[in-house]
Amino acid sequence: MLKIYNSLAREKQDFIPIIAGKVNMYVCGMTVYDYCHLGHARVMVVFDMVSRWLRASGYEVTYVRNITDIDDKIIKRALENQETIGTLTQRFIDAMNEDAAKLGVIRPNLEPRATEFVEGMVHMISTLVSKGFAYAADNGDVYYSVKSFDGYGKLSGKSLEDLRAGERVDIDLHKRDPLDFVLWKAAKPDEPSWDSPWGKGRPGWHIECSVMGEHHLGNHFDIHGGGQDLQFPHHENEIAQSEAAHGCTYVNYWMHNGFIRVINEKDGQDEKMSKSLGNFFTIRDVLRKYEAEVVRFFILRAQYRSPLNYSEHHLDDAKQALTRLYTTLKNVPPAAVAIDWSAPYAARFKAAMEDDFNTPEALAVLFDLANEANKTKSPELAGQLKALAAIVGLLEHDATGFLQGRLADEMSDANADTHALSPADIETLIQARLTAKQTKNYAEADRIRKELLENGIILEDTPQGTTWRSA
RNA sequence: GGCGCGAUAGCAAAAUGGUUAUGCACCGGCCUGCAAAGCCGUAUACCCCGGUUCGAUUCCGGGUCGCGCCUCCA
Repeated sequence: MLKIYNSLAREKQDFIPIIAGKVNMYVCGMTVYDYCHLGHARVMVVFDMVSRWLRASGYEVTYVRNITDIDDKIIKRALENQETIGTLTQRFIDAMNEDAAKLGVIRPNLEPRATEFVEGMVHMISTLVSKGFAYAADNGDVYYSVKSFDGYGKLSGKSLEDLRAGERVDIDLHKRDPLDFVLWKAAKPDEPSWDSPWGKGRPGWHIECSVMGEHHLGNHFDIHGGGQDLQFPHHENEIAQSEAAHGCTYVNYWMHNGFIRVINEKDGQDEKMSKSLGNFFTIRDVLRKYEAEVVRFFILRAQYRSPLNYSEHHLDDAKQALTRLYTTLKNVPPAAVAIDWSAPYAARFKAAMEDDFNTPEALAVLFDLANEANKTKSPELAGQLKALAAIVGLLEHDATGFLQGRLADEMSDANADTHALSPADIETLIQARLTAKQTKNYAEADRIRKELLENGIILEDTPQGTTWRSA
């Protein structure tokens, strides 16, 4: 039985879908005005892993991940760049899809864009106004009245009094309550706008997810995910909007992934990677130096709710670990096997995944399996390793290709082959060394091996001949 | 100020009321012409103080430190 840590209940709960055998899942995606950073990579990889596991468990999954293609920052950036909002957002949507593909992220079933659902948003806002949960202010904005919704604060564990006591609530004369949030923003001159009963304007941020979720998954669905920073206010506001509009529970299980953190140069302490702190690394930055699967492995080796510290040292470490797994697949060619969930390793893997997606534990099972496969030289066990890893989107590449660093096109943004030596050059040197070895000219053989090592090539002599890999 | 999360060996990271996590790094051995890879083995932990218990890293209380949310953020 799958258990999921539900942010709403603050505990792990048995996962029971609304419709047997079917899972409807919505994840808050990106606001597309810049390249995705590692934090975005974590959301994409984590929920990709979740959807893969649900499917492997036999569920029919509808996975929706939205794209926010209209908001203040997008408008500002387009203006700065002197380009249209449409070209700006399309450019970064394309970039996001490229990054995601390299990370082994399967496309969600649906990727709705906010601008395609403005009509639905106007409709939901009208419903909220007519039910008394929202009001139009005299400046043309429409606000949600938080105190009209009894459950406000249930997701984030905050009470209205606590929030009012907070130091950072800004005063807005148009709001009846400082905590009220905007559903509809009156258009300023030269801003993109849509018609509405309240005049020309554009939607607030929170309403888009309520509407797109409803449109694709219904008024009540199973799982809603996103980064921890969205728990409040974004997800809290979504609940307020949707439950007030529909009069029923919005989402059963709320999942929030932890942050990527980086060391702050000033004080040496870890802090959240974020756009506002300006301390982020884009996925592209990282892929110039590391294969995407290393990044995926790095993300999955931590439990999704834990903070994850980013550093090159940690990625180097992840690369070594992944190399061990691929080395096993190289040394023990895997047989094509179907997973038998009652087999010992598969059963342990499954138990780990069912415990709130405990990927560190699941990966530990893969290493135990690799050890056993190395020991027994069993293609069957190597096949199990490959099959289980594939469920979390790992070890899906050619082992030799990975080990030789020849997956540049599909795995990284590095400029093709970084080796000074071509595979043909390497092969020639390997043959020269072999000849030297046969004449017991070990000094020459070792010289050649050293020359290769200086070019980042490590040799491995096996009973089947000499193979090489990238250092 | 309010609310919440965390502290595990050199690094990273899980589980667990008593029995090897796992990976990287390290040390010894096997294998190898020597290496590499692989295998075998050793070593290194559970923030501090109390409590519960036959027994706590694991449960409870307090403390210290770190992190996050309360404002746009994955």
